[in-house]
Amino acid sequence: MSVFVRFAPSPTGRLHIGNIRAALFNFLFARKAGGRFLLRMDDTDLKRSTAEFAQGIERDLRWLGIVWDDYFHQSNREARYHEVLETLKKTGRAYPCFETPEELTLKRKTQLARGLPPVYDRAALRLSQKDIEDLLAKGLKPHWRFLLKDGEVIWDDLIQKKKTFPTASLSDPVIVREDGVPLYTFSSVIDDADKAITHIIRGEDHVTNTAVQIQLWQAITENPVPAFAHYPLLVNASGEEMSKRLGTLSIAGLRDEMHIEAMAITSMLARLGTSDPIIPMAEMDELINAFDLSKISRATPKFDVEELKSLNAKILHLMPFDKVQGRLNASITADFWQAVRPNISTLEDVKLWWQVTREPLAPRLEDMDFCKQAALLLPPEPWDETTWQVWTLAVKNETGRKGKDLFMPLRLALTGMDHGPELKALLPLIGRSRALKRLEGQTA
RNA sequence: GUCCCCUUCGUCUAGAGGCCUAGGACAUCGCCCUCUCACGGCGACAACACGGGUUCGAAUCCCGUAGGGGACGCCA
Repeated sequence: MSVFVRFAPSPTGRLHIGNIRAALFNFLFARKAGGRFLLRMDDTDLKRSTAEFAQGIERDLRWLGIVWDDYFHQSNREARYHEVLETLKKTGRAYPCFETPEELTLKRKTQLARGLPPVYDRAALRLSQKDIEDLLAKGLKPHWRFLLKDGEVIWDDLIQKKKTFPTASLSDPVIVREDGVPLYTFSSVIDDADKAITHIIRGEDHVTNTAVQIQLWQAITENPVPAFAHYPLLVNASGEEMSKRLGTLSIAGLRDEMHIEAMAITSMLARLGTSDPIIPMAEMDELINAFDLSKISRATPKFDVEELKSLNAKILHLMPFDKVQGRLNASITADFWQAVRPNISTLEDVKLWWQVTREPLAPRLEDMDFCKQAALLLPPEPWDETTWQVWTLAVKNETGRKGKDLFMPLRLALTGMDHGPELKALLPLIGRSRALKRLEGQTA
């Protein structure tokens, strides 16, 4: 059977470092296996879901190079979920409950206080048909729970190996809310079953869900349950959990505010916590080819945004001009890119060097007499890559200076900074008239 | 409180009883290259959480302790 995986975000926010990993792992897994990748919007909760968030998620995925073969919104499938609920009612696997959220919270607190696991006590199961009719007659609306079978749920996890889960420690899950909205566990399994999803790769926060969902799956269809893989969640560099928030680490934020390259994010997230080294990758294909669930460790990896920045710089240092040309100022040439590339950490830094060569700048004159002397020796145009050497040789002969004493005052005067790309490359880009003025201390 | 997962250099990891005086990558440091910074090349530093067992022999197996992450929702 051909591989079919899914990524099912809830459009109640933007994608971030934590949940994009689920998308990436599933995408890489599907591509490696020659299978398909489904994007499903889990938007049954219409109060919290918005079209804007859905569009934002799509945009972030495309930007990262994650493309889908199939797509749908759960909100279009309400009828199907209720159809399945009816089936489960008939088979006795779904039962109505009437406790209020407050009652349930109280029950849990009491259990916890007595050192017991906060598992639903199935009180609703003891309601007689007449009890139920009376409650309904009073105008109460039930929510529906799925009746778990006693025993152990067993599956062979692709990352955690053999898992055994006793259902005794699990509550019968609520599958449909009092207001008729189907809950995640329920709609998700129905969709996975209807679509014949073959592999579910998700964070280990879903392990208990898996135990429940396997039983649900078996109650809904005869088809074999999918294979499961649960990877460890990320923590941040100081060791605190971060999977479910950290707004600054949204994909949009990394892209629009921190100017991180898409391939830096995918290179890092595909490899962090695996036995493959985290190295700059230019193409998604490289990540696809090396991807293997068995390389994912079971320990929680630490995510450090500083590492992401440094990986971003490396990716830029290796990037050929034709790959970035479209994203740069149209006047920027291959020569300019080549000169500046090793000195940038984000693409945004290119602007800085563009300004240094093409826009007025206040020079730093720490040795005015020397600079003026050097200015007189500037060769006539046209200038090229050899001009720097010709000029500095002349300055050296005239003043007797050499090494840093010779070069640093010139760099400061010409660029206003003590570091940057080679002046050999920068000087022709600055041009003679501007260089002359800067050496004389004028803003030019 | 109960249940699940984890614990090897600063970080990500290799390691499934002798191949380990523990290997690699990134970071750090040093040298080389070099007008500077960066890039690149070469090299160095650096770890089996702790305590018991099993065994001729344990990073590897067992038990315990400590620590970290996760789950226990009419969220996803």
